[in-house]
Amino acid sequence: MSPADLADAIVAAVGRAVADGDLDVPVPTTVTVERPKNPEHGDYASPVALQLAKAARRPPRAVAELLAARLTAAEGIARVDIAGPGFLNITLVGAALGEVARRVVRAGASYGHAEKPRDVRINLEFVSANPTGPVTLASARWAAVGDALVRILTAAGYSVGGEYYVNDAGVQISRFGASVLAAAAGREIPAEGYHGAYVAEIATTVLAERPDLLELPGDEALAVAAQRGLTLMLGEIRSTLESFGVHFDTWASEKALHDAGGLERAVEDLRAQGHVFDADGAVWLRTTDFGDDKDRVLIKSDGQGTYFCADAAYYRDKRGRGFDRVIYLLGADHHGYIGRLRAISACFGDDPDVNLEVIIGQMVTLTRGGEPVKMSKRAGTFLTLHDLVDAVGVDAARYSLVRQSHDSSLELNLDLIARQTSENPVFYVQYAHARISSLLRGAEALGLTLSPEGADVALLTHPREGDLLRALGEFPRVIESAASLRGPHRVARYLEELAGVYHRFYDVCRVLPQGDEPAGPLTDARLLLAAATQLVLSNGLALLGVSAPDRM
RNA sequence: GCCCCAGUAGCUCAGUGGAUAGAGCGACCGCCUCCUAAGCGGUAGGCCGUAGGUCCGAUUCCUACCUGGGGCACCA
Repeated sequence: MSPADLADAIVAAVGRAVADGDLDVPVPTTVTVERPKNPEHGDYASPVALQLAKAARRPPRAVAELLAARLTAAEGIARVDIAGPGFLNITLVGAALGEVARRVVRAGASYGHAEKPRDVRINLEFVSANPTGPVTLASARWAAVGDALVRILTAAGYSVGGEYYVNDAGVQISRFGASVLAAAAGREIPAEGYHGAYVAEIATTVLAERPDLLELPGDEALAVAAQRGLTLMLGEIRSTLESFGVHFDTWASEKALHDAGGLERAVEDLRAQGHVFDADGAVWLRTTDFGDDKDRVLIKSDGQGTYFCADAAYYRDKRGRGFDRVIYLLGADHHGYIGRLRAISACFGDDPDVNLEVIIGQMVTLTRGGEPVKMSKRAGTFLTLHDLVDAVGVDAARYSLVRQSHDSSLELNLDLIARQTSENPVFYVQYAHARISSLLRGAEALGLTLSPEGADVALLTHPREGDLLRALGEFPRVIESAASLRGPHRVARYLEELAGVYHRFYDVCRVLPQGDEPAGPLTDARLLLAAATQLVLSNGLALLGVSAPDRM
């Protein structure tokens, strides 16, 4: 019996109490089922009686009595105690709890995932770093978080498209081109340009491709430097992200949006919606009608579309591709975008609360030797994603970037990262998985085969076995909450807990027979439990894009 | 000035209104003739920033304030 099954049973008990005329409340569609910290509080607990007491105009304990009597009769429930102000403390019959292990193994890689798809198409845009330099550490966080979110939302039943917006038009690209050209010519990089060592490398490659670069007319040389430099840089970004295990379904080009007339069409649409006005020679969008602090310029007085205009066109483009909900994962330095993005959504006639969502993630800071490290892309003083992966590997990098809530700023200690010791919790989780793999190899060597159907799960009565079964039963709810709250770190924290529960089980519950002992029914049951744990660890790590090693 | 995020153990951080607030790391004491000790057990360590409020119940929700970080362009 899973927590969800139990919640259904409680709802049914409320329904019967109401039908019997003992309780006068609206029957809730869902109720809270908790896993108590204190083992004396049963396998599961519910404060439902406390929550219904007010509506029922009865003391909580009286409501609890009514429900307990009906719940006790439900299949799989051994005992229901009323405790404290009116908590229902529920103890399952051993077999009902043990069934979780069988259920996990039967479901395999799909355990924890939503059983039916949801009819919502989500577009999640993340990273979208300017292609004027390598992927920085700040972007690396959004790469890890965004990619995990795509996987988690998908597991939760949504149809999700991950997207990277390439800002390949505009002033920054010109500056980048000028920097590349200057480096190629051996001139000093302009003050407004990009100063990282990578610019020289790009310049060398461009020069090798186009030995005539420096002989070209100024404008043409600049265009070639910008275009080729951008292509090379973007290629590097893509391969870095790819090797980081981060996948994008769509690479959207701002330039392509411009070239296809997307901006003009967006302005037309907005004008048709009645939110566009002309002033001071520029074309404006009246975003203040929808809560923005000030109206925004769409077309500058020089005839150029603004970046804001491109944003509007891009939003329109995403919606036009059939996405119901357009999510932006942005760094805190883009917090000011929320108002204008909501206004854009509203100006197109959408509901910003339904069709749009902006997730703001806090910054990444670095410390080295206890001192904060300043990073600037233009100055070329930053740690890249590539550097980080070189130092600690993909697994540790992804895990450390994703295990913290995006709401709090992330402090990475470079000394610690460089050390690559087991101080990272990812090893703790991976080790539990490897340990189980080893155990299962041992079982195989003894000629034991896993029998999900034959195992007698009622034998799993040890307290540590109960802990493990309840932890396994949580996984679907963890995915659900990680998806709905957009918090991939919840999966990581859960895996750490599950690994801990397994290690404690393993410490006191012998699985394989010792010496000449024969394997018994308990061996089968525990092997099933171990295999179920391995599956959940593996499924969970997969959601984070972290490998589940069979050996360490 | 206005807006957003954070403030919880020595450090880094979990905790979507529930019972005695947790984890990792760090400190100290133990546990491998036995399925992986990258593990386990134990000890120490907390006015959950402050003050009010709502509630049967607040670390969680509301208000004000304090501290730290970020943001408020016809820039990209």
